[in-house]
Amino acid sequence: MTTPKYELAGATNETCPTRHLLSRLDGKWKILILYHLLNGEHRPGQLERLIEGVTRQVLTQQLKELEGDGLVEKAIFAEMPPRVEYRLSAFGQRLEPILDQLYDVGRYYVRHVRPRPDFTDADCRKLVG
Amino acid sequence: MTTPKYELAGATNETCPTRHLLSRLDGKWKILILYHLLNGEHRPGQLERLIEGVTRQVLTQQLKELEGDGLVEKAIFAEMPPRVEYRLSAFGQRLEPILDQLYDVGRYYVRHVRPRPDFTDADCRKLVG
DNA sequence: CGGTATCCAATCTGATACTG
DNA sequence: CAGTATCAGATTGGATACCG
Repeated sequence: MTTPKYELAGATNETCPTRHLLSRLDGKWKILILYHLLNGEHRPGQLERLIEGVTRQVLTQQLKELEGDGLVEKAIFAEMPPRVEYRLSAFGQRLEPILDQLYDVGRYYVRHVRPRPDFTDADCRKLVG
Repeated sequence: MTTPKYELAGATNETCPTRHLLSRLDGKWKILILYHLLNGEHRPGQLERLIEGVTRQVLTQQLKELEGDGLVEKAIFAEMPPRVEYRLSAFGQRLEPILDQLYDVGRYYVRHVRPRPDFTDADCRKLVG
């Protein structure tokens, strides 16, 4: 520890932007929700069918949290029957490069650091073409 | 949703590299620990003093988890009295760009998306000079 | 179809005291 | 100085049933 790169003198755990942002992504299904919304807007029923294992209650709750935190926007169309759609907010779209980087490093991790054969290329895969 | 960018067909929540990696950072003090170790190796007592609010028990536990997950390495020097040091592993060092990006976007978030005046520039600040 | 209420089990973290 | 054991409180997410 010669020349410190990070000034952490007043760093309390409660006022750390990194932790604060990560806490907004904390939730068992939020990452997967965001990946789906990166593909475009979705209706709740779609997400419930696409995300294997999630219950409606928790899906609703996590969407509401994402909306309240300004990562996701909800649109209600006054049709008959009414229609609901969720999409990424402008800020939510700013998360894409981070999610991509997390995915790349995460894949490296499960391959070379703590190998897990059950992780395949099909998992949360980003289309390259 | 015209041309999907992410192939999520087989995406179960359990085999998502992003979530897997993030789960390794999950822990109330791990981010702050990593920031400190980005500055160089530290002894447990140092970290306990630097990280305001952490108890020795939880600090020990989170360091052990970080070590078991391959993000941090522990060195025990057979001196008298014995000395313990923690430092980032090679993979842990690969997290630096992600932590930087998370910090930048997080700071934007607390400033412009969900403003929080209690977050100041002093928090987890990266030295620019 | 979309959202909610209630109950419950698992997990995480803080407090405290103890070991080497 | 470094690490551990035990207990209690809070939070999280799952199961189920119900409302508009």
